[in-house]
Amino acid sequence: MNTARIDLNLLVVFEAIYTEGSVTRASARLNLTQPAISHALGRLRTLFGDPLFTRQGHAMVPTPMARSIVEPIASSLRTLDGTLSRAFSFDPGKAQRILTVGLPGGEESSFLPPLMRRVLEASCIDLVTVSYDRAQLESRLASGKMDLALDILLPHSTQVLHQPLVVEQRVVLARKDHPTVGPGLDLETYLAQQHIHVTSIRQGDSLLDTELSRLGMQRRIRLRCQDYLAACRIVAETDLILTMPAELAPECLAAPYDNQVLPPPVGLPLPGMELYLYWHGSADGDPANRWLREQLAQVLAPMPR
DNA sequence: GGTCTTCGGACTCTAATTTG
DNA sequence: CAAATTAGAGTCCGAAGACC
Repeated sequence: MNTARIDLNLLVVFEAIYTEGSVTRASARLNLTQPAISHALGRLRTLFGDPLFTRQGHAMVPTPMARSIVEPIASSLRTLDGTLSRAFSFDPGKAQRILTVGLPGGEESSFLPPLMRRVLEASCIDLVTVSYDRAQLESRLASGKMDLALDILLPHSTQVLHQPLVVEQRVVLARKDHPTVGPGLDLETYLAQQHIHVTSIRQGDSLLDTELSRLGMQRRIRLRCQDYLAACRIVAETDLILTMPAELAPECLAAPYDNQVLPPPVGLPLPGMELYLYWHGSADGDPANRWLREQLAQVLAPMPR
């Protein structure tokens, strides 16, 4: 028997006739006409090579064959019903899913701890964070290689949906006894320093450097690295300085590094670093994806920017 | 390879007929 | 007489062929 050719609705009809003991009552229960059920019964009889039900007065009495198959069929229908119910009513506490969040740079340490606390408390979802090339944002979301992405405003088609989350403020880190950098840091002194740039991307300017270049200025980047904590330690032990989002990796701003945390110099062209959450339109209705979007929005919303 | 049209099979319906 | 079955018509959908 080729199960791919079987109309599974026939099994629903079979179970309804068996339960109701009547073609007419089965039709009422399934919201179909009585002849439609009768025809379905005819196809069931052909399929099983057995009458399945014989009419005895006003009742349809199951044959031994029908009695032998009703329980496994009813059980299978209950299993299918349960599977579909779980698919349509997402319960984060029970759903076994792995969701992948794309991050362009070393941005994990700011929001990942509070996000993970929420995920662990309320769900069975496993998280994976990955870095990615911004040119591949759309293709990776479309292919399902990433479920969500967190990034600055990027060009994208209408297939990709986005939601603004937060606007980042910047601070400048320098070691406490730095020879030239201190309170009242001006733009000229800032540009004269040697800098660390934290990014997961091997090439390409940051938004700040792009903006500086547009205004005919530039800064000397001596180190590109991927980790804010490592950069923070290097700041503490060298004369390099670091410009970073204020609440990204808050441990960078605290002891034991004891670095100076300074406001950016007046005149430094800091483009609005508004962070956006991206996801593909095909995942918009996915309850697990929606749930994680809500958690991310709630985690990032209270951050003082 | 993609789109459009045609054809045939399967399904459901109403109405009529048959059965117990 | 109530319920099941049959007959015929309409509709839907997938397969196949034509066309670009």
